[in-house]
Amino acid sequence: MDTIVKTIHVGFAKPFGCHSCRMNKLCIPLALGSDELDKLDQLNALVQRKNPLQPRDGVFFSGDPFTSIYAVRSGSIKSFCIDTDGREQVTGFYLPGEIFGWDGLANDHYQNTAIALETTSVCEIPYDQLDKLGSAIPSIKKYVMKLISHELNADQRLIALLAGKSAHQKLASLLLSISDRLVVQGLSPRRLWLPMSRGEISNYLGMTVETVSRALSHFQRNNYLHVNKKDIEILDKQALRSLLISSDDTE
Amino acid sequence: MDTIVKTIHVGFAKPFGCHSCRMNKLCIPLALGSDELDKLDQLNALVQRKNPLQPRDGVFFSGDPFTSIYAVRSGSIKSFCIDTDGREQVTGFYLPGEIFGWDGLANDHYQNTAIALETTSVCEIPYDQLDKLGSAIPSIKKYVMKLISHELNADQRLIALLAGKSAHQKLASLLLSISDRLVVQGLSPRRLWLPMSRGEISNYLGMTVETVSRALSHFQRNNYLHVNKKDIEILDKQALRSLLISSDDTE
DNA sequence: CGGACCTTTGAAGACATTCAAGGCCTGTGG
DNA sequence: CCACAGGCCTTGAATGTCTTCAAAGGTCCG
Repeated sequence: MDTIVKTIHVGFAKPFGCHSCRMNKLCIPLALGSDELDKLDQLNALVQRKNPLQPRDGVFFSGDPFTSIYAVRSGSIKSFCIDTDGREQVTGFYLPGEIFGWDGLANDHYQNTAIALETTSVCEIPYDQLDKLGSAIPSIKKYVMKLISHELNADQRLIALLAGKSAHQKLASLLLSISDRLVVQGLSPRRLWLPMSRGEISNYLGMTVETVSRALSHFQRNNYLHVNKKDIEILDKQALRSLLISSDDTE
Repeated sequence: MDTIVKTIHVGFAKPFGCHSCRMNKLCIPLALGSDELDKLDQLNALVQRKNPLQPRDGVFFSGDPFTSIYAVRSGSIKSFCIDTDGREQVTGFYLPGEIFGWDGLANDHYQNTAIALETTSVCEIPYDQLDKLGSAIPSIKKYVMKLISHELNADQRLIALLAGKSAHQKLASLLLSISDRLVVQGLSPRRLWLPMSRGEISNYLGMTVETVSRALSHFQRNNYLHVNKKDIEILDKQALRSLLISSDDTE
């Protein structure tokens, strides 16, 4: 049987620094037999484009029944949960092509809340239908498993970052991660626009707003970056990278 | 069709403080039609008991091809990965009844290394067979998805802990988590024996050995705990809990 | 223009780390 | 059996990083 490679436009990439775990295509690559191609069209039919979201609009809220996963088409999403003590904890930023919403699978209710950081459009992919389709098409099933598992790996990378790295290292890691993810979108890895506030960055990285601000200033003084509010230009990517591989944090 | 609830002895619980996400049974509960019961026997047949592991023995190593997930029968397992800078990062501790090894799913290779902390026996569950069985029995498939998703939620709880909590809070959280997980095993929630070293605890929680030691001493001085090396007795669980819900960290 | 919010910067302070030393336990070899 | 070496754990003191507190500048939007 001859196989045909077809792609559909549900993007995919990983939140946070997933050099090893991210698939390097924006679309879902599937090797399908001809008998499966019609099934694939069903998958395309699954994907529901939603109305554009305004900044601070929610996609789903903590406690909502789990129905779907979502893919960012344009804009950006942040997901966060409320801690035992009522504190908000940002758990992820999602850029175009990335998928979020898996956290609801465990309890049939979303644990996180997902909101738009800017004007954003997302695709909704109803999980029960995706699941059904996965049963019919093994390659889709396998792909879904990989998507979840990638999220797992991304979380573990974040854990390693939070547990073992300094403020400078954390911030450098986030910037490099975003840079890499822009490349996946076909954009420049040097110029980036941060859709999230300093406060959201600091929360995500387990530090304070002031420390984030100071770290950015520090990087700018050392000509690692050019910072203009949310516009960042990476001037010396190698310097940022070297922060991560050694504990050498010298000026 | 009448359904029969049957359980098999692959334990299950969550690493780390999963009050909300952990199923409160040690076994896999499945509601099955009579036609599915024979399939269930196949699942039982899947589970391969392995020879006991000695302390420091590995179950799998980072880079090994992903073949199976594992359940702890007795003893305990730690999993860790090597960071970009060569630093070891502990990503989880697994007690009897808990399942580990999902991280290999994404890349068909394990990202973490899993080793025994003490004399330990584990069950091996070949993933391809589990997957096949999941295709035949929807309830098993659903359960597998939930297992992975639970791991995801557990990681996110750890992220919140690492990002937002003080040393005392982190340690209290770990102790309470272990206590809760002992209850699942039918053991006392007050007396616990830590299978891991202070160094492994500190690495997991993103702090230094000295800080862990000082925090334990502090808890003992305040009669929250009685500490005797790896033997811990929880004297005032409420005090530990209250550390987590407020930032009140007073003597 | 005014106000709210976000960001930056400074200075003081706190918490955790680092450096250092000693104690305890275990296993090994004399 | 005792001595000794090597881990692991604890404790103290000094240092440092990050936080907290405080204030001012900037931007956006009514």
